[in-house]
Amino acid sequence: MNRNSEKTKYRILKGLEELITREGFTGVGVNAVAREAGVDKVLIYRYFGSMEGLLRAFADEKEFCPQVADLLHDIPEEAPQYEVATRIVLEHVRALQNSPLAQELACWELTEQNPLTVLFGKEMENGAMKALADRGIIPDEDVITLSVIVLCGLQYLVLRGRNNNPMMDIDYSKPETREKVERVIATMMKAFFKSRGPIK
Amino acid sequence: MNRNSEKTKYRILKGLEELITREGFTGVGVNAVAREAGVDKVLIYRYFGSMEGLLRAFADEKEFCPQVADLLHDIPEEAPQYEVATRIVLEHVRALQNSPLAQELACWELTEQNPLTVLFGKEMENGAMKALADRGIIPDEDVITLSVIVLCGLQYLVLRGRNNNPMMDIDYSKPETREKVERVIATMMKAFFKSRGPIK
DNA sequence: TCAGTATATCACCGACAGGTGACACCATGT
DNA sequence: ACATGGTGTCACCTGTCGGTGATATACTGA
Repeated sequence: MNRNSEKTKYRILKGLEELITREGFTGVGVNAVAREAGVDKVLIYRYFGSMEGLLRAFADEKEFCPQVADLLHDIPEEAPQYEVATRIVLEHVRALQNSPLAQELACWELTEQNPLTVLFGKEMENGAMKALADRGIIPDEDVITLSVIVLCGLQYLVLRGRNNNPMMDIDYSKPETREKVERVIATMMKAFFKSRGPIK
Repeated sequence: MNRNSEKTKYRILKGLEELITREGFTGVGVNAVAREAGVDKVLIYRYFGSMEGLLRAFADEKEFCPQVADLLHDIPEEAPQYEVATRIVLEHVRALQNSPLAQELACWELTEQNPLTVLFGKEMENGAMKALADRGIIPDEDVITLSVIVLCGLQYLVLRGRNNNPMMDIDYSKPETREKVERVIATMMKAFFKSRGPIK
């Protein structure tokens, strides 16, 4: 065919991404990836050793977590912590919502352990914290706990929504619902901070 | 073998449950179920028509959602709403934590649509609301929204924890972590209610 | 030009998947 | 005794899976 190993590797990696995005992780396999990439499957073994190796390579090459910090540029430096925390959570979820690939990986992570899901999980975990650290904020434990719970909750709702399966009519993909949810979370966050002493 | 169709059907259903619980939903298939049940696979087709039919029958027969209402007997009638809401959420999660089958189905639901996952989803959705209705409580929209988000968040943490994959060290299976989480949620719920007017 | 190497193709293997048809068994009622 | 119908067993089909060995094709340097 094209007799260019770099290009072939790229096509394989792209094929994997395409396949996960379109068919979901259950459809991933050596044969399917090779078919999708328009490449003989033996090349997957040659260049990546095995399916595991391919997943590892894919995880290494790809950046799953959005640079949340970039999305917070419009928040003034002196904004109260609860506002920053709220925004980080919401932006994170927004990013997930815009990435079918990330959604699929999040589901995959709940189901199976492999190089890709493990690395994806780690990256997801660190993403939000980095955003905070970049602003010089060291939130206390309770704030982290609450933020993580809310973040996970919204994440779960997004994942459920993929199958038009909204929980209690909370279809996060509908703008008006999202606005309501965001309002509730903002209110709650503020109230939570207030209840723990004067807001800083 | 035992020449008793009812018993055979039961064995097949049990085999399915056993298989999902032990191997996860990715291992489910006609051959695997038949093997697990110690039965010829042709009987699955005879008695349930297809794999889909078997899943449907399984969903119909099984009660996934715990009777949360029963778990609230120790809450006094005059307890404030935020306490009831908090308890319902926590008991719900507790139930999920104690049921590997339910955990697996929750993951399956995020991945695929089939009679079983759809019915499971619906049941899960209604469970918590029924508990509230049984107490004559009609919570307003915002309370529902917040409760669902928190519930989903904890659910997500439980599912992640299955693979020893705690998010931000929030390993919900560790008692001390769970206590902390429950305390944070209780505090938050109370604060949220307070911020919206005098507590009823 | 030609040998050597990197690259790609093809054919094949055993294992297992979902699915079906033919048959053996056994408990009935007649 | 015998036919009937519910029940269980077996063999077999086609397709796909992960994985591998042999071979063809194109590029490269001497």
